[in-house]
Amino acid sequence: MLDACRPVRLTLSRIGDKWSVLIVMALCGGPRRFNELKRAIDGISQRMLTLTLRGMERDGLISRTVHPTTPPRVEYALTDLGRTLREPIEALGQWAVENESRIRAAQERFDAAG
Amino acid sequence: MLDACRPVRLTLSRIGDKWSVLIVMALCGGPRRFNELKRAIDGISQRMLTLTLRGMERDGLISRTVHPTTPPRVEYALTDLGRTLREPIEALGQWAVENESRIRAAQERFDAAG
DNA sequence: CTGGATCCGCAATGATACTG
DNA sequence: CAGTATCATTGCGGATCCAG
Repeated sequence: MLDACRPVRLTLSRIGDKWSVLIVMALCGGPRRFNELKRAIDGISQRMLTLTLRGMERDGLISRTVHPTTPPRVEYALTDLGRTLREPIEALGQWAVENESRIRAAQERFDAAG
Repeated sequence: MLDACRPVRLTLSRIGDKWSVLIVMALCGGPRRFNELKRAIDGISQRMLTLTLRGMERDGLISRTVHPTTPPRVEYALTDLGRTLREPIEALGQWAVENESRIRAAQERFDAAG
């Protein structure tokens, strides 16, 4: 079990950032263009979208295909590897949904205790 | 599925930091004292251990019990809620182990392509 | 032993302007 | 449209000193 320490840390350093998971979610429905992603992911800056997409492309999680038209059309999509990430991510999401209220309750108790 | 966006982000902001997962791992075997944790988790500073433990205690993931002896003895342990986190974390760990080589290969391909 | 308090550096993120 | 480049800002994390 402690064998999982290092890989978990590596994975978290990949998808634990502020935007990667949201990008995975946004791409679940199929390929999306750059500005489609920008609009879909509320609050992300152009810069961070570019950087995060690059990193995920480097890790083989997403693919980037350029259609040489004018104006340029660039589509991002989950790779097979990227799609497999959905499962553990959704496990985490399910945990979060199931325990959201308990966490909030714990926080309020803690804050009240001072 | 997109319902999971917000909770996943919240969860990641909790356990996506540099040390939380390692603390969960370290506490899997039972309660640990402050300095036991410090020794078990290589590279963590006193400050970050304190801060991370506080945050996790606030979220109800771990408990902190003080034995009023001299010298003081403080034990940290996973709560029931904290133990349930192990499952999705291990799912992530398993994904990481299974796909580590594919990720490295993708990175090398990407870097080679320049 | 178990922290709290303080200072500091660096990396991550954001805002803005510019380009093919 | 899809970026790149630059600057400003913020917060995380480390180092150090101090205390019950």
